[in-house]
Amino acid sequence: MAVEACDKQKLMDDMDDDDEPLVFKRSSSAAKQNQSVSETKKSLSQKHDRQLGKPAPDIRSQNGQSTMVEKSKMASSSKTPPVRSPLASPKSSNSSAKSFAVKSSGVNSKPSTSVADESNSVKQQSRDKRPLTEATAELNEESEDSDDDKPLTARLSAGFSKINSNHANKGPNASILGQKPKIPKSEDSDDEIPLSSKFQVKSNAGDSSKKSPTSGGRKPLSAKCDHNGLGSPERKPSSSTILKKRPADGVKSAGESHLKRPKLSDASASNKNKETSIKAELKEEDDEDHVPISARMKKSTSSDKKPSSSKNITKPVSSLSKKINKKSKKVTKKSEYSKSSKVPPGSGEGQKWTTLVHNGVIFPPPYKPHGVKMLYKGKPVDLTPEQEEVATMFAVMLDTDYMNKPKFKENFMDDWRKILGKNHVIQSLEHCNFTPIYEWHQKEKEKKKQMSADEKKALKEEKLKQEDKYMWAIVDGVKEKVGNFRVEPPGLFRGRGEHPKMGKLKKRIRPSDIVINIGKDAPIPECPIPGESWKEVRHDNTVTWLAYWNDPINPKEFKYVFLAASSALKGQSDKEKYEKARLLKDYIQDIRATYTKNFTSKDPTKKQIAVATYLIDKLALRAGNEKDDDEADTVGCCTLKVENVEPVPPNILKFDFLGKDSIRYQNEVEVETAVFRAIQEFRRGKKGGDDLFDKLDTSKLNAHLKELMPGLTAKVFRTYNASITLDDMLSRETKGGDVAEKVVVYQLANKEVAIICNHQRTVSKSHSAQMLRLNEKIEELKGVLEELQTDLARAKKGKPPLKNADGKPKRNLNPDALERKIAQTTAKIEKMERDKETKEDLKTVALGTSKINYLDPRITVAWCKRHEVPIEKIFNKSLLAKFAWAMDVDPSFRF
DNA sequence: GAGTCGACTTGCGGCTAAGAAC
DNA sequence: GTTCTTAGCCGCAAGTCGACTC
Repeated sequence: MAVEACDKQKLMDDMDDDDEPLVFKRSSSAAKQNQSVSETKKSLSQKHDRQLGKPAPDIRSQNGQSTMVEKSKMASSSKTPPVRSPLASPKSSNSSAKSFAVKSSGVNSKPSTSVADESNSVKQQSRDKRPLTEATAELNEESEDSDDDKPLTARLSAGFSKINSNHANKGPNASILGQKPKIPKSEDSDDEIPLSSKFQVKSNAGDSSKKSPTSGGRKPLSAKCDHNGLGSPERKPSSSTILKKRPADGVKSAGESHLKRPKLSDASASNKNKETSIKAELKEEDDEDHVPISARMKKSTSSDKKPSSSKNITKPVSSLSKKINKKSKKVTKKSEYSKSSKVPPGSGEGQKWTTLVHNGVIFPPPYKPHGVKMLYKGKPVDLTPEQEEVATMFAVMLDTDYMNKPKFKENFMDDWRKILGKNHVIQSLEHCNFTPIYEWHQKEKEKKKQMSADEKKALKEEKLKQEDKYMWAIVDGVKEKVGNFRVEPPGLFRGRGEHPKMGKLKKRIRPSDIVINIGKDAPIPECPIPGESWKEVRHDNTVTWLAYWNDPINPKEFKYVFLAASSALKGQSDKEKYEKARLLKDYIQDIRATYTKNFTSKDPTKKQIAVATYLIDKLALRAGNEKDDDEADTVGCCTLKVENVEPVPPNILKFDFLGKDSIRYQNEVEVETAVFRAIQEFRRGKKGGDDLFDKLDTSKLNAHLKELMPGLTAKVFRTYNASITLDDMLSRETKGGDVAEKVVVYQLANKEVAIICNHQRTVSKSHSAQMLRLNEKIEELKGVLEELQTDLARAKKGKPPLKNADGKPKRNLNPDALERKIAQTTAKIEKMERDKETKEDLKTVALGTSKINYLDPRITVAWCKRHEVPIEKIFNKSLLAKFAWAMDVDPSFRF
């Protein structure tokens, strides 16, 4: 049981002393200890399993059995609450054997850096403080056989190939205001290839694979509703505790309303689907249900031939689901497309904490004027500190691409002019020369770089000392790391893509801008700036933020201070996310049958929903919310424009659009004929800029998805497809070998997911130079190889080797030695070729994003345990902390 | 039901320390 | 020992989606 924060001030004092969060390092004995402890205490994860309708295992997980786990040792701070039981992971069903193969030209075989011992420790996350009686509830996890022992069969084969190129938002090199040097941009055309284009979807006649035994007995997510401890009376906040929600911010003026796409009227408000299956019992041998997206892509058109599940997929709602969705059912009755089921989000609703103590936020230091004068029409200009500060913000960006963006400069000048005043000598940006300030800044940077290691260390320690008290919060008696406790410093807004507000001044945030959220009984954080005070102090335990302020660029939006990713609150919500995605596995068959059936629906809304869901499922597209005009012009599935999707007969769809972060998505996909025809129909009579899905928006789509599975939204498909792809690839491709080889398998799977999700990165500036160097080395080694082969031939004839390039005689080696050298050199060349290929292959692929956000960590942990790969080879220290809740997963876990 | 608000999650790029290569 | 390269942390922008209001 956690120690209640009875003496909060003392706890906060203690917080200053500790520099590490509560962690546990488990030794085998500790594991045993955990086990016994956990017999009396229900872990958070178990609770959540139950909330999710999944019984927790009644057999403890085999903690401490794997090498990885044995490494860990239990440790706890004397000043922090005692550790609680580790999380027992549910056993899970295996996905059925699916086949697909990915063509990949290379793999980044480099293992991640190992982490220090302390990084092996994982934070104790189980913080369940509920009564023992509740905790000991019998949990009957359905157990499904693992197919770990089964031979890995080759499954589908998916041919991925590059199509064509380019990154969207990579503008040409900026010309520099103030004659600053430019950073040349890579011209390498291949650099621009979006990941999504790197594979081509081909159709293939159906291979049939077995469907995994689905867990018919698994409770729907909605079961949480009944079990949600948070909603239980003892956890319910008192009326005084749950405070008013944030009032509508008055900042927004009427004039700020933006042109929006007209909302759609509900097309088919009929109730015929009110009984639409939550979980249909169609357990037909449909082969694609658990096939990872990449595998299915290969088979896309084959389903044309298949009866698209002509079964009646409308099933009665399970009683459990009915229980949950009392509220939503009303809505559902009215319309199958209206906002419906409000699935209780495990952590999304209700009380999040009982006690919360923290020290507020830390502000950036006040501006220190440097006095370096910029030039206007060639003459030095005097600026006030405030004016100079903004000029400096611009000057330090002279070597960025923003200098190529007129909008950036225009917005900057508009805001700077307000500070300069009407009559200031500076009237036009054109005549400004910021070079002196830029150079001063470069020198400062250089000075910092040149500091000795000791000086740097001292500086770091000083900073840490100042920040330490802000780094921690105590949530329900448990010390947790705070994520972003630093208030954003003033600067120029760096919007991505062609953001209409780029270059605008982000003003300095003051205490009077900040709303603090803290426990009712906790001491209110002292305002760190003398003479100033917080805007407001709240005690809202239904939210997880510790502080927020209005975004100075979009005052109607907010910047929040949250707990770090390693916190229990975040971990809990992470786990729920993955559990929801796992649940989709049980529904996916019916969902796919439903949308396939509706491809030809006469109801246009239904038809659009079907096609959109298909694209989201098949291509892992984002939902695509409406956007205001003062945001970058990017789209997702529901907001695709006619010009973004080009049908190429007989059944290819060419996608080309800017997605999140203005990252270009380019892909050519072979789709089912019915989808192809539907897209042609949706385009008919429309202009390029018109909405492809004119009868659809995200709320309508999500409302429909919720009718198919409780809590299902568009984004769940991304998580599901990413995780199931990883699980499947790891299971199929891991065939032994040493740790390094297994890590390569993991990276390959990770890369596949990154491609599916279109996670791109900018090609490093030195990429071409690196490639050039590698090529040179390879050529050099090839020359050496040739010489060695000549020498060998001569040696075999008893002749001495030829002289080397310098004309000097070489060592006279015997044929055996020469053969060994040849083998070594050949291996070296091969390795370099592989490295080169990998480097080229991954130059635009970002592996980290999917690992952090989309891949259920339990897949990774279980795989590591099964194959004796140290988890540190896959997860760095941060990920180990973030995924602490997943560390005790059973080795047989499958997504 | 549409529009907006609010609370989160997701995502990329910059900076920097650590490690590899020379 | 120095330079180069990269992993990882951090900042903050940009999404998603449920709740609320009118």
